[in-house]
Amino acid sequence: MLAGVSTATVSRSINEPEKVNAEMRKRVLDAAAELGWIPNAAGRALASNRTHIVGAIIPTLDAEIFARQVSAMQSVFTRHGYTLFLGCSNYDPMAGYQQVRAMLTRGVEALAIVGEDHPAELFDLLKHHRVPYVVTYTYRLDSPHLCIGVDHRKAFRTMTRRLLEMGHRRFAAIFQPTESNRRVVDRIHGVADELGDAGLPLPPERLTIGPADMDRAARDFVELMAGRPDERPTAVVCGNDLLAIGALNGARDLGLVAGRDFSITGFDDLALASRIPPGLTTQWVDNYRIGELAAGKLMNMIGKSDGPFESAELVPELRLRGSSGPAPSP
Amino acid sequence: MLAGVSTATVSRSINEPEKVNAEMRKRVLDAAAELGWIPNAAGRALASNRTHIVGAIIPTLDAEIFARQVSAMQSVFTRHGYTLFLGCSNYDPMAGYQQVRAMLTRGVEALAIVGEDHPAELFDLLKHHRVPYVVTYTYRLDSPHLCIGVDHRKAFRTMTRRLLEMGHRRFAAIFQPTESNRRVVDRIHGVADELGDAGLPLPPERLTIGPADMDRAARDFVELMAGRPDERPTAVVCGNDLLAIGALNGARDLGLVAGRDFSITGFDDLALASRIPPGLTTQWVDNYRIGELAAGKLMNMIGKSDGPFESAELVPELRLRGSSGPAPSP
DNA sequence: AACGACCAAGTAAGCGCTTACATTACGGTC
DNA sequence: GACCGTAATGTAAGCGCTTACTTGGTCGTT
Repeated sequence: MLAGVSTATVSRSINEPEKVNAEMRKRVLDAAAELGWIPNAAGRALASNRTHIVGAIIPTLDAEIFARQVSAMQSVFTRHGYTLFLGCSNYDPMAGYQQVRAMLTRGVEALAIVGEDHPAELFDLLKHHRVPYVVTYTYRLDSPHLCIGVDHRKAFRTMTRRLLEMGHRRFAAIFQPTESNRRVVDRIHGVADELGDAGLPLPPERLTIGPADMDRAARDFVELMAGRPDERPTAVVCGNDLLAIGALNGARDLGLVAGRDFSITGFDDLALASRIPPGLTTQWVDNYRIGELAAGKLMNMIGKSDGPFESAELVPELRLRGSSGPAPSP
Repeated sequence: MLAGVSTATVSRSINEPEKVNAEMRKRVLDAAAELGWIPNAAGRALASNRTHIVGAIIPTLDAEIFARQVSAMQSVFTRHGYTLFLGCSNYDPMAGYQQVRAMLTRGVEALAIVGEDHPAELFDLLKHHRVPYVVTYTYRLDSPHLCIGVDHRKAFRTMTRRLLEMGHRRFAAIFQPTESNRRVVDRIHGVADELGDAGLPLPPERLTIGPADMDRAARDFVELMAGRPDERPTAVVCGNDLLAIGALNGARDLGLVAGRDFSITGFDDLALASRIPPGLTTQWVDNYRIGELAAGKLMNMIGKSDGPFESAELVPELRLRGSSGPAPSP
């Protein structure tokens, strides 16, 4: 080496600076800078059996909720000297599995994955390779995994209850696809359960499921609202804000005013939700916090195979806005 | 090994299947599956001097335009057997530099980076380590880098010209911060240049710059529109859709109708742009294509140090909607 | 002055792969 | 049947680090 030292000293200067003479260390660092030398992570990983990589698997980057979780994790990991490896499953269970394999190949030391709806082999793989992981965004009491997230069923029960308390009796719902997305299933169950407890049905023709796309929500809304005013739904629960905003567009075309003629609710509290008139009633989830908690937990889990590590439930914040109001009198 | 073969054969079964007996190969793969063995990328990287990793650096995940580029790149890279390493600079030049260092440590074979506004050392580092890279989103003829993106100056000249053609003479502009973001500077210059060519000024008090946040845009809009109707601006060019939508909210509070009382334009064509009444005039950039082109180019560049490799200019698509119209008669 | 404790730096093995080269087996050619 | 070409597999070195162990120098103690 240019500094005339052994490789061991170089290694120590970087990894255990306290074990090396300050002046020596400076010489090494200067030489490294002069040569433009950058350590090779592969060599390091091989020798130390530590990669300082952690993985995260999310459905898609096109959703601000997941992007926020990723941002949060990245900042925590960076602070701990870890690098984030990101994979998107695009809601395809096999893609998720392949991503996990790829991550194991890369030697991730821990992994965060959105949701529980993944093939059992995926989790088996993680267990077999002793990679600690957490499931994010979802929280279920009887989940076999360590969860950091929201009880979606409960959240939608709460929302439905509020609408019931406002006097609504005829409900409809507009939801996104349920495949490989138990959260959506849970949300629908939440609505149905709460209505059931109130002795009200949610007839199949009042529940539409389709692409999470504003135009489709608008069309479905128009269809749901066909019929005599004293028979059509007065409350429409949507699977997320995007659908609710789409439905509001449909309402505009119909000349119906949200909050007066009918009530509508979303989920997520996107930036728009509060800005679109008359303001969308929705639930906000602190996804940044989820990311922070998940990353923090993973950092704790690395190395310490014991535990116990506990799931964390985040309760969404109900944000009542103009789009919901008392049921119109008949 | 369980299959009773040498490590060389295992390696060949995976990397050069044609060089190995089909039956042998099957035995190896079966044994690997049974043992739950997964190759170790660090060992492979060290031995072969190939990591099959490429990096991408974007300002933030919170913007759908970058998220889209990343999605596209990821799908191209995956198809080629490469893995994407993502870094976010949060518009902080030094963070970007650190990310690049981290990526070199990880052995990225190529790198995509959004924009040119990065410290010279960053690009020096890449050159010194012979890592091919492309700059995305931005395109400038006299850029020293390989660019795949948009000429932002030209785009905003075009937009401004359309407004001039519609008869507008009093302009205002609402923009996001210009620090470490030459694209914004270019956009502002585009507006100013075109107005200059038409003999019109863009006085400093008619140009507001601040956080890219809807509420602030709304406030700025209200302020810009203070004054007598025959003196206030009739056309407001916004730095992006978010600001334009914010400004539209401000207009609503003022009782002004976009497209009739004034014209307003954005940039990006976010999902909302077409859905918010009366529809936002804006420019759409095919960011997915940018990602695909960038990734494709990088895949070509790896290994082939020669070239020549050419920049690619993507021309945004002007989307005229209800928010712009002829200048109101005085 | 001799000894041991201690700190700083060097030595060398080995992490899990790839790959150049060596070996073996087999079939075709004259 | 001796020879050679070819295909399939094995052998072993070495990629750039980390780390247990070794060495050597410096003090403080008796």
